Amino acid sequence: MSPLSNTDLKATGQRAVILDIIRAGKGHLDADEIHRRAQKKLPRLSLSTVYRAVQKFKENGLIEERHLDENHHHYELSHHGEHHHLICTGCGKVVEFKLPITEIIAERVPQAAGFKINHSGELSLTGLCPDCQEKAV
Amino acid sequence: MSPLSNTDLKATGQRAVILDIIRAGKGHLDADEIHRRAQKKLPRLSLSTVYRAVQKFKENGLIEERHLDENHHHYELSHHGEHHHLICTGCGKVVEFKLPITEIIAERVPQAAGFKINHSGELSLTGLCPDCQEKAV
DNA sequence: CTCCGTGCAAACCTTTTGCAGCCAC
DNA sequence: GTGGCTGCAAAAGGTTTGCACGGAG
Repeated sequence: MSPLSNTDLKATGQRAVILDIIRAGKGHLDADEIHRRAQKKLPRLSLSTVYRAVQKFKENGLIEERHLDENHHHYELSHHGEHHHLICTGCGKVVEFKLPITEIIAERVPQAAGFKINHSGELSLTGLCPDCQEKAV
Repeated sequence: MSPLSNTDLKATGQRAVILDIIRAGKGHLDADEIHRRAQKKLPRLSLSTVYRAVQKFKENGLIEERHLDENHHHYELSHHGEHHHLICTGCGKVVEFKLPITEIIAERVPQAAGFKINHSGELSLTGLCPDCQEKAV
């Protein structure tokens, strides 16, 4: 059963393709990359359709928007649990990890008392992965 | 002694004003807002000057760039120690807090082993502050 | 049949760049 | 005096919108 049928969105071919690509992309694609890949299957697909589709998907909780770098939006399928990203500035590799950051903050940050943290809060840190550190030497 | 004289940047009136505004803004202003405020003192100041100035300030370590929301860059004076932001989606209030997130990750995230995290890594979480939670009830 | 979804093109918004003149050093 | 800094205008890059057509329900 397609995730689309869980929503009141119309299940068009474009949307199916876009959603498949987001799934296959393991969550680290921006709109332009989604568009580029989708055009292999649907050459006439327009970029605005991608934007409109991901917006609808977001509204319906199918996907989440991330900001892995400062200039693009990235999209990934929603899944449970807080998870975060470590992005290598050398090779662009993205490492996902889980960390109950909300709890940690509640325990250790007095200023946050009473603050109700949005659970889709994301943490994106940049750095150098082991491989790229070696290369840099 | 002006922070500008610690660098090899020329100490122009525009830069002094921009830096003052960033300082006074407690670090949560975007380029457009800096420009708007600066124009009260320097009506002919152009937005590109603001962008060029903050870029120079960044290069010289005077300020840091943040991404409190997805569409703008925000700037704040550099200060030591990792610190992060909790942003209220209700009223826009920003709470700063310290948390040694790099250490926490090193302790608790096996996938991060060997990853050299960029120390200016930032964490920005959104949520509702106590006041706005009350209003929402 | 009715709307929602789509393609296309143009608009939008933030940020960047080219260029000629100006000012700190 | 010289090279960095500025203002202006135009471009760039990502995202959004208006419009008329087309297809899902």
